[in-house]
Amino acid sequence: MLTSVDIRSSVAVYLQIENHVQFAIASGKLKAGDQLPSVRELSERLDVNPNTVAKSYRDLEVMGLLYTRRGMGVFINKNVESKCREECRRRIINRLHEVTSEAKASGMPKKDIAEVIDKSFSLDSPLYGETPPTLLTLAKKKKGK
Amino acid sequence: MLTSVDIRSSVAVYLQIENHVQFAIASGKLKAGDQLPSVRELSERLDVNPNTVAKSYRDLEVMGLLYTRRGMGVFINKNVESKCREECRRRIINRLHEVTSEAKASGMPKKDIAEVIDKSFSLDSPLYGETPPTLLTLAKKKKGK
DNA sequence: ATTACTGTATTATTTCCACAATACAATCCT
DNA sequence: AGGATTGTATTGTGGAAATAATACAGTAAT
Repeated sequence: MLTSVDIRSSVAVYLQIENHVQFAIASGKLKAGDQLPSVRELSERLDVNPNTVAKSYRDLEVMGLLYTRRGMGVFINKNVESKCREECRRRIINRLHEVTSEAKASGMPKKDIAEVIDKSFSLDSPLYGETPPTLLTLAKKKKGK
Repeated sequence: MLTSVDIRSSVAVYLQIENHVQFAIASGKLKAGDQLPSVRELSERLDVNPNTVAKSYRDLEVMGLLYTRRGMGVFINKNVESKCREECRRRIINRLHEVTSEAKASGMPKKDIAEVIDKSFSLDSPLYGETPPTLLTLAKKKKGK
């Protein structure tokens, strides 16, 4: 449910929010019709300016991932899950490739890389805390559920 | 030898330069006593402002990786190779861990990750071009060599 | 109608990064 | 001494991101 944002990160806050929503859709934690937290609510929760959240929502709407209704809120669009999944997968593969190339260039043996992957993959907690898993407790499931 | 810098990258130019130098030291391409390109020369080569290069050099000096002599240039310090190696390794492992956690959270099977690693590791070119391998043709080896 | 929520828009300010143009200081070479 | 190179310092400009404060505009519940 996106309870925090990394101010010190080099990636802009509004982008962190956008990525987070895309990821939540891709992993099925946000589904068509679900309502996102309001601009004001999320901005308070993240201790971030409302304008910043608004910008993220506006961008995501332009991408076609959600729609907004004045006075009502913002909601996830239909048929965007597979699109987000592909996008997320593409980005992850790119980053994996990037890091691996660097690791290789720095002389790190493949074995070491595999070792890190193994350990990371078997861990429960993402160590960092909040790259992907958040924003969800604030989102409301569709309908009366 | 750092012939280019990625303007569009989200990481600041001065940080790209710093990382580049650290990496070059870590991988043994820059050794104690080697002279780095002058502020002006590198700034021209990268088509970047001299102040930007100066900032990088100043930061690296604060880190203890190099020393500067007015009128002479900037030079790599002694006994910094292992320090840079550890630092680079630590950063790479962090990023590997981060990406792997995300991949896992997004439902990507470990097998797919291993596949990407395999492919990336066997490739010759880093695809991206210039994260690590540069800055070196401009650096002068110590002494008369 | 009123109230309380929604998103939207505007303007001003701040911070960081980078650029630009100089000037200054130390060193080396001849 | 003079010239060319080095790094250093200063001041101003500009853009991007985020803040802050405020106002406006729909929707829903009462």
